[in-house]
Parts: sequence; C-alpha cells; structure tokens
Amino acid sequence: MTPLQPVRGTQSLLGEDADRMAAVVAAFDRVRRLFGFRRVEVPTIEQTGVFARTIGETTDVVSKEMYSFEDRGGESITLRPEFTAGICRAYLSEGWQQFAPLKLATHGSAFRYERPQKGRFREFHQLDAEIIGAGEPQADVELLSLGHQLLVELGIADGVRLELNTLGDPESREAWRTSLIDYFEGHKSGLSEDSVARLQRNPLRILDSKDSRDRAICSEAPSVDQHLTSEAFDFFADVTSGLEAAGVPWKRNPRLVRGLDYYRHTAFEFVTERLGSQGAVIAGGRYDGLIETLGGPHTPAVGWAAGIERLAMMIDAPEREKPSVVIVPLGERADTEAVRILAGLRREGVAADMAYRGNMKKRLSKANDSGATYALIIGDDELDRGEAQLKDLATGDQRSVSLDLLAEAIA
RNA sequence: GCGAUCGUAGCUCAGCUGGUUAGAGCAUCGGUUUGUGGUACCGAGGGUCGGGGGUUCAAGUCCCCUCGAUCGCCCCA
Repeated sequence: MTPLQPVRGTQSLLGEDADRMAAVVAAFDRVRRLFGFRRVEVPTIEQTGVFARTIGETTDVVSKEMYSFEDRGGESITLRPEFTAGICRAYLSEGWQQFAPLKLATHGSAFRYERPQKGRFREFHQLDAEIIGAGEPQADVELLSLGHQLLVELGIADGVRLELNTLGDPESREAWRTSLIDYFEGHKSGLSEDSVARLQRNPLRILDSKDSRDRAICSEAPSVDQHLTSEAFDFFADVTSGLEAAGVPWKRNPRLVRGLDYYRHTAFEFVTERLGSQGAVIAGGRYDGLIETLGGPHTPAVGWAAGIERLAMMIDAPEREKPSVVIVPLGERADTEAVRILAGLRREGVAADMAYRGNMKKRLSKANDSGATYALIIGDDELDRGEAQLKDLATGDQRSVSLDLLAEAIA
C-alpha cells in the first residue's frame, strides 16, 4: 500500500461534493438558530471511558468499532464515535448544569471502524442537537420539529419519513425486555443465526432484523404497549399529540429500537428509501439515564444526530460561486494596476478574480470557464485614458468604462 | 467480521473465446489567431493495465494472495 493511498473509509472532496456538505451544515445552522439551540464545540477525543460506559460495553460500536489508543502519557483515548456522550461529559465537567435546560447544537466528524459502503464511512460527519435537563415531552416535540424543519429547509422532507416509537421508562423497558427474551427463547430454532446471537447481547434488536424468518416471528412478538406503565404511556401520548400540533408528520413503528444502551422513552428515525440500506438520515431519542452513568445527577435529556454525507447525497446541487468579473491585464503596467483594481472591487463587495497567466486568448478562456458575467480587459492603451474594456461574456458585447465607475458598471 | 461484483490515461469507459508497438471521448498543453473567450479544425503529452506471485512460447485477458471501490449482511447517523 503506497503512502499516497487515503485511509480506508475517508474522503477528500473538491467542488460540488464539498459544497453539498457545506450546504447541509449551513441549513442546520439557520434552523438551529431559529429554534434557539446554542452552538457548542466539544473535543474530537475523549477518555475512552466516556464512550465505553455510556454507549454500552456490549454494543459493536464500543466492542469493535472505536478508534482507541494510548497517548504518550499512557491514558486511553478514543476518537468520538458519536457526539452525545462527549456533550454530556462537557455538561458535567464544564458546569453547564447552571444553564439547564440547555438546547445545544454542534457538528463535525466522528469515527467508527466499519466496513465502508454507500453513506457509511470510517470518518463521517454529523449534525447533532441535544436538549439537556428537560424531562418534559415538549422537549421531544421541539427536537423532532427541529429535525423536520431541517429536512424542509434542505428541500428533502418529501422523501423522508419520521418513524417513531417508545421504549418506555426503565420499568417498562425492563418488563418488555424480559417478556421478549421469554418469547424469543421459545422460538429460538426459527431465528436467524444473527438473532440467536442478539438474544444474549441485545434482544430488542431482533425486532428490526431484516431476515424474513425473524420478521415472521417478530410479528407475533410482545409489543412495548403491553408493558408500558401509565406514566410512560402518557408521556408518549403527549409527544405524539405535540407532534400533531406542531404539524410534524410521523408514523408509529412499534419495532423501532435504538442501538445504543442509553435510550429510554422516545426513539425515532427519519428514514428514506433513496439511500439504499443506510436509510436513516436523522436518528435519536431520549436518554434520561446517561448523565447519571457518567457520575452526574439524574438529568433527563433528548437528542439526535444526522448524517451529513447522507443528507448531502439527497439535496439538489448547490450553485457554484461565480465571480461577477474576471480582470484580464495585458502588459507590465496593467499587471500592477490590475491588482489595485481587483482589491478595490473586492472591498466594494464585488466578487472578482484575475486571470494572470498566458496570452489574452488563454486569459479570456479562463474568465469564461469561471462562469463570470464580465471580463475586464486592462491594457496600456486603456490605462492611459483611465479606462478599461468591460466585456459581457454571455453576449460578447464590449464597451469602455471609466476605472472610477467600475463597481457601478458591474453592478 | 461475512457474501457478491469490480479495479485499463486526470475523468468516463472500450479492449471478443490469452496473440504484434494498449485505444476512444472528455480534460490538459500547443497551434490555426503575438489584444478577444464560448464553436470548429490540426497536433502533442499522459498508462509499472491497483500491487505481488504463478500458469503459458505468449497475460490487460486465466489462477492465488493482497490493497481498494461498490452493493448487501452485521452495525449504525
């Protein structure tokens, strides 16, 4: 393997592909401001325990997908595989509790050692939104509304469906889990090999198996609804009626569960058919117990993360930035004068560039390729008269303009 | 971690059952035009055929290993 080969599962993007990612982040930034989510910055690396303790030791994410290493001081460090745990660590160690309830947003890269495929990378990028210190169902509604409005802002809400479920409070969840294990033990011989393994580690996960054998068995499996405490039932009812009021369309999926151990109550995914098997573009839920497992006080919270690459694949291509004018200097005096003019135009807010290589043909061709509206030709003859030739690149029309009135002529 | 398909120029690809110096389009560069782009025409550069090993008189083509990509599974945003 040559050292020039990129690390597997990483991407280097130029032009439109990079613009798409930036457009997703820009849309998120507009929407989160509208909703009053405050921007936070958190580290890319944390002590390994931050993730190991919260995400769940038995999950694949912790047991085989984390980028963990020992630093030079002998401490075990991990590249974040997700945002939530690190944000909660910061909430505790930075004393953000004083601001609770807190609506927070961030974005950046995260890392998982997985087999790359469409919409899945080893270094990937997420948008992340969390509401910490709010146990009310209104917080869930607000967070889901934020997700929905983001999709609207990106112009892809039509192709995405919100699937919603409840995992219940710890009491409900535990009762459901027990009855699921009983049920699946009774049908063990009919389950896929994967699901037999899940029976030990994460029985809830059998419910969203894609295997047809599992699906048949799951259709008769006990539902959460039979195990919900009345508090958990009421909570979910408040979330769903809130969504109706907010005008956020949703669909109940009683088999939707979450992969990470910290989730309680509301669980959801915004899913699309357009991306193949990596169909979840935004996913999350309520994680009331997480901050306690980090050693903090009981603190209810909800959050979601969105895959920037996945959203970027779905949106229309953003328009490429084009200069209004490209300056084409010809001659030594013109070269320095062009720099002066270029700087002046930019100071006045005119998107301007300069073609400084090759003969005139080359330079005009460069101007044309840039998509500019005008080329501004500056030669020694024009300079003597304090003028330049302004050429409309679409029509080919060309006229003399005074150097003093350039910005006006271009605008 | 498992399965399948694939890897030829900067990009998209052709190269039939193994057979002379591996091709095309686009892009790049030069020219037709030493101060006029977009169109057209002429020309040039650019390839250890992902890498390594093997079979064969002969391998881009067949076999094995390896790296990577893609699509599923797993996992998950």
